[in-house]
Amino acid sequence: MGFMTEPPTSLTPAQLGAYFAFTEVSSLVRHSVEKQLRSAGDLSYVQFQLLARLGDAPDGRLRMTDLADGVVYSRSGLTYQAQLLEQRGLVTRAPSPDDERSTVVALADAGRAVLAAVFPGHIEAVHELLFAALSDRDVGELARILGQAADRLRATPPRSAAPRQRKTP
Amino acid sequence: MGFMTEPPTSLTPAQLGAYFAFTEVSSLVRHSVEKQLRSAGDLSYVQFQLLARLGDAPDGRLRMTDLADGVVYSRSGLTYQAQLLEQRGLVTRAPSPDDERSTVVALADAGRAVLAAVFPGHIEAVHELLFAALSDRDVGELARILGQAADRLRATPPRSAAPRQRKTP
DNA sequence: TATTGTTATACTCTATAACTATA
DNA sequence: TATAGTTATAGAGTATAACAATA
Repeated sequence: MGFMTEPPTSLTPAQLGAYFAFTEVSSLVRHSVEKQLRSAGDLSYVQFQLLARLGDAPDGRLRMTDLADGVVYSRSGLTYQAQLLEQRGLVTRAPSPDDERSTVVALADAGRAVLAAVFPGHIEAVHELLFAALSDRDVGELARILGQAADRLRATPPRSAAPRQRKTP
Repeated sequence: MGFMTEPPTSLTPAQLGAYFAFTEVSSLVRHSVEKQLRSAGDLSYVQFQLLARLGDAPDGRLRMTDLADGVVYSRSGLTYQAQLLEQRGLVTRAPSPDDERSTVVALADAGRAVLAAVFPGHIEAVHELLFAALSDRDVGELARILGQAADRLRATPPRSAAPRQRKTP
């Protein structure tokens, strides 16, 4: 171990093991969850995340930019997904009264219904794929450890939402 | 906690916390690593995984089917990626002497070179995104816990490589 | 001038099904 | 007949850049 924070040129065996297990689990969880969401509610994973985020928000409403955070990495990508969700009647979009530049996305009743239809299977899949093999104590440890990593990622923006490019005249 | 393995209808708070942290970290790590691989070696994440898998294999050779495992979820997807890698000269493909139906993919020197070019930045990114916030002890715990989950996923195939469909005449 | 969001466009990737060839 | 891989094709998703409108 170095004693400061110079970029390391290799990973320790434990780090390698953790990284491999992490990628293996996350890729399988992601793939299985995507299939479940598609079959239970005809949702892509991104669409599910957007709906879930709205479901957590007060009044089920968020500005486009706030909705995007951490889910989608380009503005046009969000517009695209929001259009799909709106066409299906799962969300509504309306200009914000506060700031006329903003669009406020609101979870519609049909959107809540789809979330409700999809949740049980989602939870079951996550339990089966991630938690079935873990003791309660290990789940707590996992939450604590990954929480630390997540906190740091949030504090040290590796730029989730890429800032707008300057013109290249 | 139920005392058997009936499918649960909800997650405990600790499980929810672990799941959210897990998805948050894995999505950010994935996105950042993809950008790094693209800029350092013009590789997609899937292509990197395929090359890395070949790099780990004895003689740097694998049958298509073995190469696919856990990385790609359709045969045609693997053929597509293998073609791209072959066009760039990073791998070679040849029919297997043992079984003439099989194609053996071999890592070419150029492929090893790209892996070498990409590794340092990859390791640095993983360190920065995942391990910088964790103590050595926590890294060990993470490896142990996720290793358990991975073992179970391997033992309980949620069908990574979907079996071939029957004809619908 | 900076910010919010949309549009146009091109591209990458994936999946399904049909097909070939070998076991 | 079953398995290994390829091909054809179609669709979903993403990113870049140009654009309009508001702050």
